[in-house]
Amino acid sequence: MNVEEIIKTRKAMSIETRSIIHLLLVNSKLNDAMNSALKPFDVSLQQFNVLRILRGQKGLPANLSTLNERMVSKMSNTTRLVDKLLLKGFVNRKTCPTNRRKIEINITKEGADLLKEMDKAMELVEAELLKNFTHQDLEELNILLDKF
Amino acid sequence: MNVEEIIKTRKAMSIETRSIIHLLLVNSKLNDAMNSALKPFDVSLQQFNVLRILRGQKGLPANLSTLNERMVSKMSNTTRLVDKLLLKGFVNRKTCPTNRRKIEINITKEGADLLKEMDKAMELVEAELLKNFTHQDLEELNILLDKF
DNA sequence: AACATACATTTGTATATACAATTATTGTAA
DNA sequence: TTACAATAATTGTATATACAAATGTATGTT
Repeated sequence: MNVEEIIKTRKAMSIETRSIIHLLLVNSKLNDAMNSALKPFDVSLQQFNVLRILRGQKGLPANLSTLNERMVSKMSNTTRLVDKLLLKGFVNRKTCPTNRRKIEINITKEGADLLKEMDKAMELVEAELLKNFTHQDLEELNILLDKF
Repeated sequence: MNVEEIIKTRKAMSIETRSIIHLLLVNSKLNDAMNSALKPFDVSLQQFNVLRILRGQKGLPANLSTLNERMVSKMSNTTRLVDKLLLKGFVNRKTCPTNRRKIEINITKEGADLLKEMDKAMELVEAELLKNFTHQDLEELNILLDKF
């Protein structure tokens, strides 16, 4: 991936600006690839993320604030995100018996089963995206990204 | 930035998955910071990007396909993106005299002036975002990102 | 010239997201 | 007990984006 070639500029830019643009370009590529991989399952990257969080709960229900807190990309409206998963039958939702302000969200069997399939698809995308990286490269990348 | 802490997981994940999530988290942070910096100017990151491309044309008009081609994050509807800039008076648009299928888009004086202000704001955000990075770090980061 | 095809942009429609305002519930202090 | 503040989720509204279809224009072929 050559930054200058992709954004078609001949102008020199600072290493700082170049780094930021580089990261934005990479992210654009990641998002496209992952959304494509999830398209056959009719879920967005955000919805996939929610399903993974729910699985991580190992049966314990999650409420909306917990979901929001753990999401990779926070968003303002988790209610409607869960609505979509509910429509598809991937989660269920009921009000918490001890605190009726809260709602309890669980992943369904169908959701969990499909999530396993999604995982496989995502592993393939990851491998493809990272095909030029050695293990050592990835270690270094993670160390650098920690500086953010 | 500690990935496991942010997404609140105790489960071990592969270095591949961790790298991807790490990048998504960083991107989320970049987007938030940059959009906040642009908020006072009432432009989105995408709109800012278009303005920068137009300035890069140095007076030469750009058409929609050119804009789309050079944008960091491609999007399907550049027409309406330009509509917004037009409404704000930051660009003007007229049909190309030699090929009426095309339209010619230029940045206005107001747009260019405001863009200079945005640049300053963006430099500040960049510096803040990258404050933990040495020059050497950034060089390494760019080399690694080239592998995508 | 007539037609088909390719090109460049626009429009329609559905969904996604951001942000603010609202509703409902709970906890707590006077 | 009432009043008030804090919490959790939902709803309304505006804008953003994806995708497909439509429009208008140019080009090539016979």
